Amino acid sequence: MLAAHGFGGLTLRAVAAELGATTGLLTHYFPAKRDLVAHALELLEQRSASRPRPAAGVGLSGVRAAMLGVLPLTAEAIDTNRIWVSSWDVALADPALSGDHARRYAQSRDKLRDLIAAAQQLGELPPGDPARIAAGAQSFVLGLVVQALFDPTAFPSHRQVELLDDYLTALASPGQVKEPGR
Amino acid sequence: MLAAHGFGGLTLRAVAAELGATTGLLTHYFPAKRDLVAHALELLEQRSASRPRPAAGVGLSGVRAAMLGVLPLTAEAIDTNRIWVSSWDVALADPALSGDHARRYAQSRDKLRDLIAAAQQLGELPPGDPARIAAGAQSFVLGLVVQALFDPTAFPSHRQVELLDDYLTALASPGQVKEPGR
DNA sequence: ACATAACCGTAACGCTTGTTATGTGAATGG
DNA sequence: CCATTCACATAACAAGCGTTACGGTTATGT
Repeated sequence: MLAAHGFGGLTLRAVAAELGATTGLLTHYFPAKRDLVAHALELLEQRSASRPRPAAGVGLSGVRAAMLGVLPLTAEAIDTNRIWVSSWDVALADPALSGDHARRYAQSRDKLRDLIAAAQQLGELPPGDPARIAAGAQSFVLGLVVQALFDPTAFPSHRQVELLDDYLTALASPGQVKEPGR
Repeated sequence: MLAAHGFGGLTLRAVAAELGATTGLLTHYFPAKRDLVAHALELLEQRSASRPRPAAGVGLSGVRAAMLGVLPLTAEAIDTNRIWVSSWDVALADPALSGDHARRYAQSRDKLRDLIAAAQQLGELPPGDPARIAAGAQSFVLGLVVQALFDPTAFPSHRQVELLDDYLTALASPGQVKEPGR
């Protein structure tokens, strides 16, 4: 329901109806709607975190698995990502929620950074600041999610995987480390 | 005002007040709110398109300029991107608006594709399907926008440019063209 | 067992929303 | 020069919103 109507069309009554309760229950646990939204995001976060990781592995394949785990490749992942993208509207309008999101993505980058560092030690990725590489990789995945959600025809599952592998291939090939021409 | 409250907090009266008119004017020109929103997005699109391009240039620097033009590097670009990201919520909930977005991003990819193809002919980029490379590049930029909006501290202007140059450097270095190990 | 608090449904409140109806002055055109 | 349409303000409308008040039930502690 959140996946279909987004956070913009979220009402207390709709939430209450969906879980077979009333607005009285909601206001009892959440003083205001903002708190309900914040809770929904936390819930979504931990649901995303406990997604069935597709055999993580180590090294570059671990990085690949982590990035694959984000993409909207399944119906469930599509719903989750729709809710996630939808939340950016309400989050941008509320500094507190915005800060939560910043923290979440920073944490996600850190996990990716560790995986990248591990891949570097295995020699599967060229040297370079792993945090910086992680920031780039997460940008890529996030943007791919957005495009895939809006244009599922142009970005079917195999295309998304294809593009991800393109990216990883480019990452793995050692480019010159120094400043490119401006 | 849209930049601050997003599309979720958009009301006819607020729009009317902002341009010194009343709801009567709005309903006269737009049968329903959906049409007002659609018009706002078209307006934003052509405003983004006619942004002062920073000396486009040809080849790889043209690609770089096009991608730089999207990033939230200035206060104005931050506002524009906030509105843009905010629109994703209402767009995902409305198939018609969703289709408009898909078309917009497809068009943007096409422009990028042409620039990339030109860079390839100059030998500044290795061969490979330019449309595919463009899809990857736009994913990267889009995701970088999102992260920069939520965490401006971690993604100041110079960091964004840095990351973009990292990406372009990786693009420019010829990786093996064939399938990477899965 | 009894007082107290937690739990939660019911219903109302005030407000804002998108939309519609109506009025009025300006423009238009035959 | 008058009839008609256009452009827009004003105002009202019903619906839906988040929030609050209150009542009854259930649990909890003493």
